[in-house]
Amino acid sequence: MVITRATEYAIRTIIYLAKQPRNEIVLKKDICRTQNVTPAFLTKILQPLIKVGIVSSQRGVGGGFLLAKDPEEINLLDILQAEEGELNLNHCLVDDDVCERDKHCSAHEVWQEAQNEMIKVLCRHSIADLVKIEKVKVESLGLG
Amino acid sequence: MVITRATEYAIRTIIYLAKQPRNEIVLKKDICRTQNVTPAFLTKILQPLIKVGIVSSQRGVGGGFLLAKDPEEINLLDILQAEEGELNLNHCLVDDDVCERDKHCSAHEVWQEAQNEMIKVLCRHSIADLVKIEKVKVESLGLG
DNA sequence: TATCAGTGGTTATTACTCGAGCAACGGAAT
DNA sequence: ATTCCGTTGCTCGAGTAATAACCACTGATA
Repeated sequence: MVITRATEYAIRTIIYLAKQPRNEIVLKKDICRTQNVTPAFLTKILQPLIKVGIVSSQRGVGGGFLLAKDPEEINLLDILQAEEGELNLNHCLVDDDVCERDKHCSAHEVWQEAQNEMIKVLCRHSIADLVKIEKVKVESLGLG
Repeated sequence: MVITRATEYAIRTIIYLAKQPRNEIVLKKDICRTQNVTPAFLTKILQPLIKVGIVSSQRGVGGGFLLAKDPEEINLLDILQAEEGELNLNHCLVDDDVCERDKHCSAHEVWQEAQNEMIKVLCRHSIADLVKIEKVKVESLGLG
């Protein structure tokens, strides 16, 4: 299992924020209520997203959270790496010096290739895309 | 980090076995010495491979391990899944009922796509391929 | 301007699970 | 009896998931 709960909640949260009118500040408790996360945990999850500039926050009365970037400019890899750090299939991919077997280990290249393919997919889909897909899904549910 | 040490040692071991003359029985301690694994840990690692029929074993004097399948017929996904169980990027991919959000969760499809791409790569390379690649690597090291 | 309620920010702690490895004993083959 | 592998259970450490206590900022208002 690669994706943690934190990453999953983070993605839900960002999609939720992306659905709000642009520049509208959203309360933490509203995110919690709609996305089924506890406030304490959501606090922890949002901090890395703020650090990398995906979300911005406003303290004090009337404060809350909002997207700091255009949904077109955010992809799933950005969020995953903000929450979990660099994505690495195997420790020998962390950097070229970690594994002294690199020189003759043939599996190394396969891990690298698999990781690259995975990253390509995660980069290909922006949050804006996902919001569109959700709208279509919700509509088709309404019809069915 | 998706790949565990057990999987990595398992792959090393299988490549080692594949390099031996066909049907030659190899002692556990020879595997340990050449692949830098402790006997106790290797014991644990080999059992799942035996269970799924990749490796077979022989007890008693003159016993040991050998490949039960043609190296052409073994790929990295086989080994990985023998050691770690079904590969799943996220818990919502385990089966369609786990995540009650499936119906409207757009990320689900991205995880599925990323996982499929990864699996494709892991299936594409047989142990026989890896052995060939290692030979080439070793030769080029000898020249350098 | 002092203050207070409403907000997010930071840090520490807990419980739990899983990866990694070890060791002791059991069972089969010769 | 000896030489092998097989099974089981254990420990230790790291990482996930979540909680809680306390801190810092903002803005309204007394």
